[in-house]
Amino acid sequence: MPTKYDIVKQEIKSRILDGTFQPHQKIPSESELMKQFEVSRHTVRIAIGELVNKGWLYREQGAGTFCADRTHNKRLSSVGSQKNIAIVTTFISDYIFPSIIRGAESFLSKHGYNVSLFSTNNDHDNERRVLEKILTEPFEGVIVEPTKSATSNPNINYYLNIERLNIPYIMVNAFYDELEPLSITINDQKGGYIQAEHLIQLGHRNIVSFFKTDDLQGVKRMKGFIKAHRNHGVTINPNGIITYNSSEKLTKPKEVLTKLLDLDRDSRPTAIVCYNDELAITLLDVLREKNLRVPDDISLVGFDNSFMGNLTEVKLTTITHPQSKLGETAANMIVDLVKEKNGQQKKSAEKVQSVVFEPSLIVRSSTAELNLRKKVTK
Amino acid sequence: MPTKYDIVKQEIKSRILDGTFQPHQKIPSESELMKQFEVSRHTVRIAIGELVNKGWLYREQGAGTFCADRTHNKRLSSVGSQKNIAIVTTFISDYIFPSIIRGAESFLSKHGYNVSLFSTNNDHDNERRVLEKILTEPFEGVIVEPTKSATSNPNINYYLNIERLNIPYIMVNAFYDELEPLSITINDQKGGYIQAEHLIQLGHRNIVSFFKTDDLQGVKRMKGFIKAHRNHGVTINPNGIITYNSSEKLTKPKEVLTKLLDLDRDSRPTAIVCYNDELAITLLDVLREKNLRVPDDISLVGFDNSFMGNLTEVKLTTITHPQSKLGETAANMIVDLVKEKNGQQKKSAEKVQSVVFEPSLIVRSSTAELNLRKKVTK
DNA sequence: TCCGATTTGTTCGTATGTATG
DNA sequence: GCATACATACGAACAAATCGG
Repeated sequence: MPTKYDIVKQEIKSRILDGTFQPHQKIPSESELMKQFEVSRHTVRIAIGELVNKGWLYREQGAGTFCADRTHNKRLSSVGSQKNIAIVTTFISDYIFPSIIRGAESFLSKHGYNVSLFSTNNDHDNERRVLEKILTEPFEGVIVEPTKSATSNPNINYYLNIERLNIPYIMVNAFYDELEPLSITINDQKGGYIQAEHLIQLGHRNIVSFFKTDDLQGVKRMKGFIKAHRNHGVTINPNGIITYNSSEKLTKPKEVLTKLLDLDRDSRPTAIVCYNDELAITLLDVLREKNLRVPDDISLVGFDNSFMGNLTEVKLTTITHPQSKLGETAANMIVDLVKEKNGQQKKSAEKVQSVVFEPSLIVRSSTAELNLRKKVTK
Repeated sequence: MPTKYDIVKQEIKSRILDGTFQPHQKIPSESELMKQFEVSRHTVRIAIGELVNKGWLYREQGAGTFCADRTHNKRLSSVGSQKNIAIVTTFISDYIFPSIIRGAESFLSKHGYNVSLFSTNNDHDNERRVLEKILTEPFEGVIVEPTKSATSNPNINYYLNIERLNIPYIMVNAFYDELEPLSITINDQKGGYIQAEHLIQLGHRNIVSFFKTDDLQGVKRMKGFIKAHRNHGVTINPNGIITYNSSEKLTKPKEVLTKLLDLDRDSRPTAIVCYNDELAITLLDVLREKNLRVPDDISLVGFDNSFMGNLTEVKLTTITHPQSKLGETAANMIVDLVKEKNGQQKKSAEKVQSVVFEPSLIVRSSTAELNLRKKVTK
């Protein structure tokens, strides 16, 4: 003899199979079903519960119970419950990346996902190997920090393949323009603008800037730097913009700065805009060698609000970066996308969309008003 | 906030994973569990129901509820030739851990393995959750940095279960003594010895030391510190050894040092031994506040040769730590063990065995000979 | 084989909490 | 702010299966 909840279950299943309930359509509420089948709420809940467990329905508290979309769930059933998310970053151990990863890992762990880590060392060949690996293994979602995002990418096809396999992915920090992916970035142009504006407002007119331009962040920060000068009617020092790439980051900026500081007092820069705090700390070494005091002799602005900027004797003026918050946001977004793909999410009422964090200035002690006295002292 | 049935569910799952409930063994009856957890039968049934759904238990009406035998299932799902290695560390984003992880990730990627990351935040509850996850998913090998390695570990059973499932694992930085696992460590006692000896040879007699003693590394470094004093016939300042644990690391050492520096000139320490560079940098802040010059007024020795020690205006004297090399060695070892398990062993001539890295001193500019002039100057 | 104690299975009622629209 | 809908939790009763004596 069939049980009451079995009858309810079968009836609901029938209505799904005969098309009465279309995917993502709301089915009658529990109290409605109580009346229809003349059973208790508990019985209805058991019936629905089993159907949810088998993937026929999904529930949303406060909203209702909905028919799941079972069109392409073969992968899911064959793999079982492997909840793997891949995180691809350029670097693993450097700078603010550990914080970003931690934010994502923390969130994903809490939600029962495994986190697999890959790093490209900002190299396209490595990126390709990583993407091949991801395409081969059963990942449910991917968080990518693009490799050399400012240059054209030879691996675009791999990303298109990921899309074709219906694997959700999002890009953080930057993105490949051709793909127009969901992304989580910060407003780098505005950040660069704020850096420059801060120094301009402090009276500096001869500002030298260093931007790493193999990634989009540097290109945009540079754009902001230029715009700030233009908007404030300040002409940019012709040698005021130095660009470098990842492989040169330990050498070129130091060398160039050393040369610039050897110039005579009048043409020597009075302030430095750095692509990030990491570079600022590196350049601080040069300033110490030259016996220049920060900020009395020269001002210095970093970017990213890295913990590094607080370790030194000079606390860096810098621009905010969400760091672990960014990782967490990315994790949250990818989990939503995975749910949506598996038909466990509402329609498109709240469509997942890209996030842009707005940067702001943190003034510490590496910047000061332009000291005109300097010309007098000696 | 966890629900009651979630608590019951987790607890039952834990007892399965830690071996309390063996396959096909009867678990306590519903009414028994009601008493144990002080919840209604309804709640117990929900908890058990979900575990039955996921295949952890099976019920037999009239007989009881039994632990399912997952060994066959596990093998089946892992046949899919997924090469997953789990890395469990205490922290992900702090200090030298990113470097260790990078070293391991780099090697494992090259050899076609996926790397899944877990962090325990040096908390046993988190460690348990991570180990449960690892036991649930198909991992071929595990690299673990033990959580609170100096204290007795409540999760030993999980490690024994990992052994029972024939999953190779190795411990890095420290290990639980009871398990006698394969491990990759550094000779922390010798490191502590070298730290102290260096200062003693520079003439310091009043040395204060700070050790984080919830991990074995701190305990061993402290042991070396004491031994160095004994071997050189130097008596240890009665208040010369300060211990703290992970949760106090940002507060206690700073507070204690501040007090010690307020002592009169004669009883004030002339040198500081730090558990690691991270602490040294923290304490450097205190010294700056007190307007003490390093190394002229006070010497400072760190440990681990972290990049942090090179960022500041005072370059730290410190002890070497292999960092990414350690991660790489661990990765290499786990790959060998996995191969061995899968019978792809080359020769048994080269048996895999534990590695101990020998530390050495790096003298930079944070230590100097005891300055006797101090008493004269004022 | 039957009995009775135990254990899980089904069903109802009630109450309160929390998210959604 | 309010009604609606799902989520969690307690209690009670009876049915059906199992198992030892």
